[in-house]
Amino acid sequence: MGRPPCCDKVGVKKGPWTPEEDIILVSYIQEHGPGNWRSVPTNTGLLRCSKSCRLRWTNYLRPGIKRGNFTDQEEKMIIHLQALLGNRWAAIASYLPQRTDNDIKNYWNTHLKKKLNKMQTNSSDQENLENHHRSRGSNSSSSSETAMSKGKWERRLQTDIHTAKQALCDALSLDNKSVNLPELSSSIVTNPNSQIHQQTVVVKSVVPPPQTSQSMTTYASSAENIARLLPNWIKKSEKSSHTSSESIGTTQTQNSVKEQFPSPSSEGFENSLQFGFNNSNYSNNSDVSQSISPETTSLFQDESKPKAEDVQLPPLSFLEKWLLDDATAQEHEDNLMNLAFEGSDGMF
DNA sequence: AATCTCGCCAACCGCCCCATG
DNA sequence: ACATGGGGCGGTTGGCGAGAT
Repeated sequence: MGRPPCCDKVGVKKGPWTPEEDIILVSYIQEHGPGNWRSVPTNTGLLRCSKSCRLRWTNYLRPGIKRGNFTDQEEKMIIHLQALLGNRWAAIASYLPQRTDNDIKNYWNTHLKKKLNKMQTNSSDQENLENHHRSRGSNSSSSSETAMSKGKWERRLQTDIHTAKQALCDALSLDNKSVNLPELSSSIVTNPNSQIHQQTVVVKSVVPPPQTSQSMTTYASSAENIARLLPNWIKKSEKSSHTSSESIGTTQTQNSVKEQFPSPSSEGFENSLQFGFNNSNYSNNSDVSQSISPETTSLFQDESKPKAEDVQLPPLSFLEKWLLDDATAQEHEDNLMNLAFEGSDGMF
């Protein structure tokens, strides 16, 4: 006997969200905070299932979401973290707090996978070529081929291990520069058995947001998310107030609004909104949230992200031990590592 | 100009985990 | 210990826009 759907299929709206729905949802969450999704449709009158509301919030309306092109560093981090964690997008996303797991997943599927495939094809082509030359030159028997392939397999295995290690190292070092990975590096150094609470506290102390002008321009407050939304909604309404119920593509909505309001601060507009977000509305009674600055709070608290960190803790503590134990040995292997990484470096 | 193809991405689906009674 | 339900996660899909023909 399967589980019943999370909500009645009858009368539940599907498809793209309209700005009106977004506003209803956001203002509800503003008032009550995210969570208890099941009650959202009933309390707001939205004809959406609770899951849909949650997804809409976490993937689009949630404060602090960065949209648009991925930077090289983000790309590298994703590749490395994917090598480490596999397709655990939520875990990967927890190291890129401004990106949603859905975004990362999409980016991986549409861009990075192809990129890596291409890379792999190129390298295997080259390998085949080399093998061809070798076999011609040495009149190779099947046994020698087997021996060679075994050696190659071992090398590859070793390379994979090195790659994973290097990925973690790279991720850590990347983070120190500009990406929000401090919780990992800090916890590794100071807190081998880090718990989520401790990690989050570290986040608080290091993350204080955006270091670069770029990240300043991409930081989005919750109000700004709505600010992005509203102008177009208004514009749209002006254009076709009679067709206000039409479902419009939100991607286009946001893009066009972004062009209209390139500055993240759109403060004038925000101020003119009646959606003045009070971050305290997002506060729950957790210690962590109370100790975090408002900006950080708006970014991390009460949402799914921290839980994702929880998920990845075991592998990280394992990896950290691995790293630390092997730190010295690694030095001697760096040359080998570099060889293994030359291929991937060329990609960037 | 019209049609076709492809890529992107928001959203959905179904499974799983975990909290609660 | 078990059943149930809510929420989270990853895979997949469908619609739309852009570029190619």
